[in-house]
Amino acid sequence: MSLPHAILTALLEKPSSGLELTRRFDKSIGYFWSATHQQIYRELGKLEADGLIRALPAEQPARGQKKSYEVLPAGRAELERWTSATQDPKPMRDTLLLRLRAAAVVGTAGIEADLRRHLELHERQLTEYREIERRDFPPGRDSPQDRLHHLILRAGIDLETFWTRWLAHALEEFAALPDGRAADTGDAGDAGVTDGAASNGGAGTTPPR
Amino acid sequence: MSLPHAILTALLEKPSSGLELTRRFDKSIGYFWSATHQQIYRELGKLEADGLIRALPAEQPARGQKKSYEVLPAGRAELERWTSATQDPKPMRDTLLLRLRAAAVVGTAGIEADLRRHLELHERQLTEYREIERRDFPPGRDSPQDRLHHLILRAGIDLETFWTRWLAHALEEFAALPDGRAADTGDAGDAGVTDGAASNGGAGTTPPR
DNA sequence: CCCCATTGTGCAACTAGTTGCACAATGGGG
DNA sequence: CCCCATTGTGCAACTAGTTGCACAATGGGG
Repeated sequence: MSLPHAILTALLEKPSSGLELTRRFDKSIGYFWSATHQQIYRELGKLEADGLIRALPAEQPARGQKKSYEVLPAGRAELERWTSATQDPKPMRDTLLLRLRAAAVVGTAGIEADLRRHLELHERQLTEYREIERRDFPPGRDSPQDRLHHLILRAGIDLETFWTRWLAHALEEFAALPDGRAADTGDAGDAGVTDGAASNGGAGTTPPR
Repeated sequence: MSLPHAILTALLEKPSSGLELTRRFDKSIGYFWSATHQQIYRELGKLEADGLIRALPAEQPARGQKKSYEVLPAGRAELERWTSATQDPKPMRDTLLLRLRAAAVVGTAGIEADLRRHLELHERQLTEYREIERRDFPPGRDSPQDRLHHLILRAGIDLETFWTRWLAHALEEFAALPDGRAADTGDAGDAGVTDGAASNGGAGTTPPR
């Protein structure tokens, strides 16, 4: 859906080979649009076939390529079109929140460790973003590009800040819970299977019909 | 990947038919795990075939069903397993941030209107969440389920708060930009914004034929 | 009473993303 | 100098999610 446009952007910023793109995706654009090298190679092929990019002329004969690509005018036009077109936000999908919801009915045993792990991952990411900010956006730099790139980085920083705070809060909440077991899973055989309904009683984000 | 588990959770909370699930996904679980009715029906079929859920015995003969499903012990066990298993966070993919990055190289003309629209959508969502919070979580409710559900809702509220703030800030930034055009300011010596992006100073912008 | 808009269930084809390889070129260590 | 670990490019099969229908049942308005 958007991978071709991510690639066009990256190539406009700097013509690159598949591998270079892969590296740059790992470092930068990939922070908000991840892609594997296989996806990138496949997409480069399509973009070339569609006449949006072309291989830079190089003098190696064939195999073991290191082919570099650059964007053609048609590619830039397509990127411009796509960037300014109205697009609806994709509906959200978050596994962790879903698991928490499941834990509310099935018990919180076991999930806490993973919450803690996620907290650490987000802290690490946050640190990395802050490092980038310190390095690439010292006060004073404020060309339009700088401002936009900084704005994007700020989104990353703020999102990671949100997650670290929220996860920390969640863990506190867990500590205050009766014990490892959040749900009253009054495991009464087949009755237990449907107990969530009874104990729901208007609680949660599921309003009673 | 997680849709079956979302369905198991929903069915544990309350046995339902495909349509009821669809409705509930629109209102509640779908806030963080959206699914279409087609996905839900397909998945219900699989879950039943796998013996994780079963159709509640009902007395209609066949067609025009309104079949309701409930979770079997095997389904509950699977949900428990999944909930407590370690899982890596999915790499992020955000179109809006990607488009902004594209705008930094291709020009910001046209994107501002959509930013404004997104701001409105997020404000609306935020209002909705706050409404739910007011309605379903009055002070005093604090069974373990309530606390967990509230925690999840809080994540939604805080995320929407982040987006509305960030988008508002982005729009301010845009207002301060030279004009509709962020790119083409020809600052060729601009090294290493996050990945050396701006250093090409327009190379590839107008490729030689 | 019958028509047709609405509600509910579902299949099929497609698109996007992931996983698991395959294999060529390169280059430093034995 | 040659072997094999590493780097770089790529195909194929699979999984998850989306889009576009199809069609049965229901129920209120003419």
